[in-house]
Amino acid sequence: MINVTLPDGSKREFADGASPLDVAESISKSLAKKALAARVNGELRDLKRPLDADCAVAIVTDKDPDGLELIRHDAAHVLAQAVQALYPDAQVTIGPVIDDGFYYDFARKTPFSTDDFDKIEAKMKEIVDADYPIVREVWEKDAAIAEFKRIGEDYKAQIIDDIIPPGEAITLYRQGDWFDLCRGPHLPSTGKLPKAFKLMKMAGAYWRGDSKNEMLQRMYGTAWANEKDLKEHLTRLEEAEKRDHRKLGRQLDLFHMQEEGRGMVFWHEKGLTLWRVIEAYVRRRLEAANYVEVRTPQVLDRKFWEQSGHWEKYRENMFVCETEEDETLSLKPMNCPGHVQIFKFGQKSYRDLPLRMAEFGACHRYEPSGALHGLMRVRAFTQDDAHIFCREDQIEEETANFITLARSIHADFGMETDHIALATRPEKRAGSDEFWDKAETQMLSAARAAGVEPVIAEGDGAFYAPKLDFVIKDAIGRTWTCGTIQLDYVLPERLGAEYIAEDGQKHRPVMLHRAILGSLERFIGVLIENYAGAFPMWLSPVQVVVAAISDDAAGQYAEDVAAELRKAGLRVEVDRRNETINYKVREHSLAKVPVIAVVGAREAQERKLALRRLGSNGQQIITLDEALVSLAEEALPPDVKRAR
RNA sequence: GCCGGCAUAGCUCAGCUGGUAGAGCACCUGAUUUGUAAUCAGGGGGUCACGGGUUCGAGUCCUGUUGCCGGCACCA
Repeated sequence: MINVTLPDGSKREFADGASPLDVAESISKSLAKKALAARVNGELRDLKRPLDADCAVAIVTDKDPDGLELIRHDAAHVLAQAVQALYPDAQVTIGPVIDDGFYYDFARKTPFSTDDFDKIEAKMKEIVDADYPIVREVWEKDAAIAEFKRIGEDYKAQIIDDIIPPGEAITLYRQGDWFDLCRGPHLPSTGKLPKAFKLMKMAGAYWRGDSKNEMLQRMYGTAWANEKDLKEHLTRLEEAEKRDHRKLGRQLDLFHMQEEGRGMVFWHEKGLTLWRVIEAYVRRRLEAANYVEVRTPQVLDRKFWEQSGHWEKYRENMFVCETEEDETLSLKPMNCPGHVQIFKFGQKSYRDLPLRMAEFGACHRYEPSGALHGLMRVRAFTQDDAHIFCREDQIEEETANFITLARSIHADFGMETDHIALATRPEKRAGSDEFWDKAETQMLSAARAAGVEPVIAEGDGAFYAPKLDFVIKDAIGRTWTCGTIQLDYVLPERLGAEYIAEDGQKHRPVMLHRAILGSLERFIGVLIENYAGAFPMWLSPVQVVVAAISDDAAGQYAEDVAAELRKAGLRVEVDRRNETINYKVREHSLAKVPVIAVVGAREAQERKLALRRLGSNGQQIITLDEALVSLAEEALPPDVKRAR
């Protein structure tokens, strides 16, 4: 007999060999029908896999996050089965679950096209209708390799060979005449897979994520518990597309890019206004946090980059030019070496530390063409860079303070950090294990001191030290690093930075590289998508449009109002065009101007404004004097507002 | 950089199996002077990304290049 404890704490007895399905059936027929898998002592297992001892059992249905993951995982298997049924020359490789869906990588000479999707989806539905039982089988490693080789699945054979320790058994899952290597668990049969799936896109992907390997064809799909969830997801994607910063950048006349300057941005007046507001805000915050601001040369001699080590490692990513006098120069790809030169100028004492040196530094990197992406990844960008020169015992406090500052700034922009990643020692690295142990511990405890629990990004650190990255999501869920802090012992050494300590001797400072926005470009890109272009008042390039109902009756008054508002510090435009007020309201609403001040004969008469807020269709009639005070207050940057 | 897709007016897009370009918006001109999301009429505007080829004839077919889009790899 097996004693089973259910999630509500009740216990039931079952005969030996009973499975979670029997447990579900004993509870109710409908639960058994809805059951997809089970958690046995916390471990996710197949519904029909017999229980081996007394245990706790929780039935998993499609209401569970676990259930959804099973659905997606099975959808990947059904996809692979369908593809191989239709295209026997395609080999299977891997097919994991991802956010909102799954993908499967196939190896096949002929490219797949999205035109094949209808056919494949239809086949998938056939497989669901056929309701093949999904059966778990345990195989010897060598037998499994032989079997996959026999049927021509070289990639699978290689996976088993590489990842399974010798002698260990593996599991295969069989559905109909098709089977795949899989840890499981799976649904009890293909009929349990809801038909709420859809193939989304084709893409190339390197075998095992290594660009030295051949490229496979990746098919992305999405899968949900029901048709309604699928539809909602597709609607969400459509909505997200409207927030795309590249689209809004054009619509709102913020910036543009063109062929002759790949990865370079032409900032239009409105975009630059946004830029300057952001820059001014960050500058105030840095000043308040005791940073000093500097500016270093844009182009420097090759020798300088050789000394810093960049020439050797990143030559192919640098913009290099030659002069008539046979000098080789490079546009700076980063600001750090320049800052070290300022640090080295004259003598520094321990009393000068920590020295926080900031620069809105324009950097150029020749990024691989395929990496370019709107404002998010460009070749010319401006970092809100700073380097903190400090003693080793100041690292933790400086890091913690930085995290607090960065979080406060992100919060002022209404940005939600997806997570903070602690990137740890990479395979190729400088420094001893003791160094890395210490450095990683320092970063971690600094993060915790600032009230943050970082997500560990194994092996993602720079070669010289670990780093903490602030990761933010864009409209469609892609993640971007906005903000970082990196520990560096190497550059001060290479470039010979030193200070005089209390003992009168020369010592090497530690350098903390840090950025809060990352780059102005990327940050603005993320900002546009976060707000869908409808910026809060303080960021909005145009804060108020004064729209005259008729030029004869209120044109001059509109100009007067605008002049007053500008005097109060607001960014204002006047619209006296010979158009209906409906037309003007529509146009400025589409331009996402936060406040439209409508003025007609009545307002001109009474020195009033009819204010209309973006997103509401009511109006608020107030006197010009009241408006001057309240709008000016409303337009204050958050830090200035707090200081009042 | 790699795999796949796409490229027509300022923008969004139509243009079937090849027969020498079209709409809406925007722009310009005129009329209208307007009360909270599109006033009416008229007009101008395109080497169909660029180069080569097939053809009597190419926006349409083939090919090369460039750029963009979606991923992968990269991101000091």
